[in-house]
Amino acid sequence: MKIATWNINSVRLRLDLLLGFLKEADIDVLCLQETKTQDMYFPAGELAAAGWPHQVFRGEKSYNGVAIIARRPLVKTNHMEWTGKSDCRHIWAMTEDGIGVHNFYVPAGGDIPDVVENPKFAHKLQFIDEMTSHFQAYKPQSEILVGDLNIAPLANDVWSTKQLLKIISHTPVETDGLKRLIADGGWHDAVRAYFGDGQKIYSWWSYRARDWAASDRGRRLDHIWVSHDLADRVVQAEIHRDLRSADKPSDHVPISLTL
DNA sequence: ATGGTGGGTCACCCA
Repeated sequence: MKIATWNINSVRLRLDLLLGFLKEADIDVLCLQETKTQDMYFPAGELAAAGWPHQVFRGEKSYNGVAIIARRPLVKTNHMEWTGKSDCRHIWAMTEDGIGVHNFYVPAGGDIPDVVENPKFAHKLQFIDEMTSHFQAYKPQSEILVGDLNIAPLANDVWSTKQLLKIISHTPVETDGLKRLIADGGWHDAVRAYFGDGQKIYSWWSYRARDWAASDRGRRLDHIWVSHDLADRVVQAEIHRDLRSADKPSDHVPISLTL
């Protein structure tokens, strides 16, 4: 099974890019974030016609939105509400092989890394805390967790640890929180483990760079984790960096894991 | 220290 995650930043605007990626990368299960559309406008028919007829999605107008699309049946589905909000930041489905897939879109957290001054940052930290409590209580087995977690936890997940220490996505309270979620939540950071600790890995480059590829000031905000029982089934991981060079790209690229 | 770009919807929100 090849599973991928991608913050697509509008599924309707980038439908052709999405279809091209699914075929080119030969994806079985794709998790999307920031679909930015209500369910009635989700391009279900086009994706089904292309070969991915099994779909679950939760969208809202303008913001957020998550989806799981698959070649093979999704036999169960569910979602949870986090931090008391009904925004569309989580969806879960089980494949016919009995593998559960959690797809998360963690709040970005705004610009000021202070929970008093910035309620968006407080929301983000609370979201991570709730995820940690949840997975501590329900130790994952035969589960995969993917998504745009909006945190780059390790030094080699950012272009400069020093210059990003006070930048939301790489502040110590966030990176400590995400590491704790991995360790205490029962997860294995499969993509980082595949590439090893020594090399930079990014999945996001800002739209605001003059030349994103030349400056290469990226961050690894998107993640694929597996429960420990699946760790030794990992065959390959890929960062689909070429998608950042597409016409009208998302600022995130897909990452994928083959089990 | 600042402002830089992009998406959605319709004057701003969000990333």
